[in-house]
Amino acid sequence: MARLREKQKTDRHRRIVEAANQLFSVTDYELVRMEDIAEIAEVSVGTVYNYGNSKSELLTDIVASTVNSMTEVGEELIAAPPENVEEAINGLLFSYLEKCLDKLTREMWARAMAQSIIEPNSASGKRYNELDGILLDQVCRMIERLYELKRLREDIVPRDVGEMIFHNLNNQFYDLVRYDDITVENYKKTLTRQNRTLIEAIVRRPGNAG
Amino acid sequence: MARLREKQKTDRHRRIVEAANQLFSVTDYELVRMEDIAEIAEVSVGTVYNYGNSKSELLTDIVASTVNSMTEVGEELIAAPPENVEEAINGLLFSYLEKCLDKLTREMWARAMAQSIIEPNSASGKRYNELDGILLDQVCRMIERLYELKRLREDIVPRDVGEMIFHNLNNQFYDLVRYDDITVENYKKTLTRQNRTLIEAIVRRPGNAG
DNA sequence: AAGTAAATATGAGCCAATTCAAATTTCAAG
DNA sequence: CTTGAAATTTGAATTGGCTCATATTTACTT
Repeated sequence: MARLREKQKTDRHRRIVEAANQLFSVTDYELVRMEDIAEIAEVSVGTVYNYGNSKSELLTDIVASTVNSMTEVGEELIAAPPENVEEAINGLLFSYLEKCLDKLTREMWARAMAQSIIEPNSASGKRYNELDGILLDQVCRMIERLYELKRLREDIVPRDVGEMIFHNLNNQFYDLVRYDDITVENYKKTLTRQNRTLIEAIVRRPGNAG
Repeated sequence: MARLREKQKTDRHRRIVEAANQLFSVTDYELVRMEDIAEIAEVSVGTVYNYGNSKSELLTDIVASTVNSMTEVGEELIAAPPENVEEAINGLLFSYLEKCLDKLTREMWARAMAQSIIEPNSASGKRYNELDGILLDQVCRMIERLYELKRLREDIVPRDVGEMIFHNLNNQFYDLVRYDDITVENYKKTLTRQNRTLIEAIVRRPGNAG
């Protein structure tokens, strides 16, 4: 059997990621030592480095692997968007927010975001940015869908609107992960307010040019 | 004279900041050692820490002190905005871009941004975020000005539009500082494209509801 | 000028991330 | 069952950010 080595490898990797995830979830990033992760994972420090390139990449990998689950609800919404345009768009954005703090702390998000700015070309940096691109794409597809359904003015460019809305979301997200006193609910309200003017302006209606 | 101590203090501080700035400008952040900064500034490592709390704060302080000069042109534009709404808004945003890489490298920006995410409550984190707020405010004031000048539809909320435009700018800025192959010119084109739909939608014109 | 306290500078030492040469384990051929 | 090479693990050593007890300098009083 050519599998023992492979099995151990998978097993060790899983233990390392779980140990790291566990520690990052309950302790400040700075206070988590690679030695602690190694100890809980029952490997040596060197082995931790064999599986993840650095402490920050280890964290970013954990965050990136969580983001995948954030797009599921979105696909359903795009497939059958609510009648009301505002509800359709905000509903999609809210679906992200409702998931984001489930399995990751604000600090974990903040560190991963910071890492992707500092090292955009590292393996995990690229991965994080890819996921960012997937979310952007999903938002754009929602707008395009609404456009195809003739709910929006014809003289707009759906992709541009999508980028604007996503970037605004993203920017507000930086605040959410930075400040403990901002609740997800507050955040939803702010987003709703900010999006309203844009949405009003692009919705197809009798008085408009579209 | 009760001034010798004070003078030395000012002088040392200036030397430290200059040394750091000089090194950060030509060398990767990671490769700049506090010892190097101390040596060039002709003080000991401990003294560097007496004036700036950490390596990252030292950098963020340098970045923050540069941002101040980015708002000057903006004030003139707000005072006398171009006839064309698109030119007025984009012109303001471009004025930031034209200054931003003059005195700071992309990496310095990236590090400062990352730092403000990781430690929003540190002295320099707060300072950076304040400056961010000043730019946001300036963009909003431009939109409000255009609104007052009756150039925009009456049924919009200027502040919300300003936030959206600024956040989009900000988000694109993250890309600019991350990727060396994005030129300021490319960046302007992307911004122009993204803003166009929103601006078209909010400009007051015969066909619109405003 | 001498004495003293407050402010400031110093750098050896601490700590944790990261590396890498040596030790260990796996695996397949003989 | 051996054996040796390849893959993997190990932890001692390296590195650089940062701290803090000590030394030095300044400013003021007598």
